[in-house]
Amino acid sequence: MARLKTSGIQSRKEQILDQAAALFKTKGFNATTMRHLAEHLQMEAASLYNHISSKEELLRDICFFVADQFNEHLAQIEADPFPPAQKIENLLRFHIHMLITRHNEVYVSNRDWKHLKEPHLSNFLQTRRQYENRLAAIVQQGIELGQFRRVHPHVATLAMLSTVRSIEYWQRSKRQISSRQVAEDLITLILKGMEQ
Amino acid sequence: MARLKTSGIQSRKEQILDQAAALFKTKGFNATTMRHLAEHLQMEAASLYNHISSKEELLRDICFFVADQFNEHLAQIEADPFPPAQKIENLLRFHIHMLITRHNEVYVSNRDWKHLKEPHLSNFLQTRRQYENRLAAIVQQGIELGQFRRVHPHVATLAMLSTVRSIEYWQRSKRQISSRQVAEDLITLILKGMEQ
DNA sequence: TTATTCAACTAACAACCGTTAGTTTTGCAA
DNA sequence: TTGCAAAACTAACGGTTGTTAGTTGAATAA
Repeated sequence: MARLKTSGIQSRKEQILDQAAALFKTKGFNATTMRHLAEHLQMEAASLYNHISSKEELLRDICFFVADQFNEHLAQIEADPFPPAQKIENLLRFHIHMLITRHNEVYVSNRDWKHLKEPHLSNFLQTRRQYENRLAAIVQQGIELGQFRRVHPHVATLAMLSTVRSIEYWQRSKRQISSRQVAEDLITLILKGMEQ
Repeated sequence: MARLKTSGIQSRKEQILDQAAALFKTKGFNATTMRHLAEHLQMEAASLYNHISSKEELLRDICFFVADQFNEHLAQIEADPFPPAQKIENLLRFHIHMLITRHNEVYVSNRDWKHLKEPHLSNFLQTRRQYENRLAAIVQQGIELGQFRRVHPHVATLAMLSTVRSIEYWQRSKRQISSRQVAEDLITLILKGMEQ
């Protein structure tokens, strides 16, 4: 399973994946046609199949690339000896970093995962559920230590993830404010909301 | 333009709109076919066109029904003499109420508005931008009165709207917690994050 | 040189799409 | 009972979809 590289020379498949992510984001998975994708790569639709096996494979690669990135980073955070609040902040910063640097992929992964086919769909959902549970466990820890407000850990978890996603809507609006400032404001709002 | 009713006997068109909202939500606008929609209503696809003029009209009715509801309620809040924090809380409660009682419509409106055709697309976007600006003005007021933290009003606005949307993800899970408790926790997290 | 692989091409298929035209059924008002 | 309009039906059209088959030229390895 090819991975999306961030640097170096791109293989043809990586170019296709990049362009697919961009088109899926702006038009949606179903509304993006193989002919349209091919046109953007200056080739014929049929030629795409020399590099990929199906349209869904493109979506699958995008979704699981994003999922893998988040999972790897969470594992690293869990291994750290920091207090819950610092773990959460670290994680939020990584989410924001991903939303900015791999904007297309994260956006598509968040919205179009429904179009994955089995067994990949169940796989994806299970992975995400696990991710949310592990995050909620950190929140729970913070509550037990008296550092976080007494709210339902899963509510707080989904609320945090939802909040950082507001960057998606921000990207499209006028840039009179730096993405760094947006990030700092978001983290402030979330952490102050959490802290006891 | 027919409105979506919440009570009483439904006209055939209202039944169609309800079913369309449900299917759009679970499968997405493009992935929902007229034949599939008709099947759920126990009729033929062509028969739908005795009640509607196009597939897009269904999406349009859903999106603008939601937009109108929010706009009407915001106008009412603006006319009230309450302090900003109370206005915000009132508004959050209405968003949550809509997300619970008109779940399908709000979900579809949030995700599938991109598939509206001109001039309705521009119309929808302008309406939403205005809504966000009016909400940001209330936040700005709270900051100037020293009641809210000094963050960018638009960041705070989009963050709040994003946070209440986490209810969408909540609905699909099978956790044993009342929607009322979820609502209270969300409002706490948001307001405590905002308050100075 | 020759053989092989890679990646592009053209052409087309079978399925499905939203929608239209024309017809038949149904239920109510007269 | 008759007349009429609403709302269902059947059949089909033109277009688009993802994908396959078979071919061709260029690059690479022997």
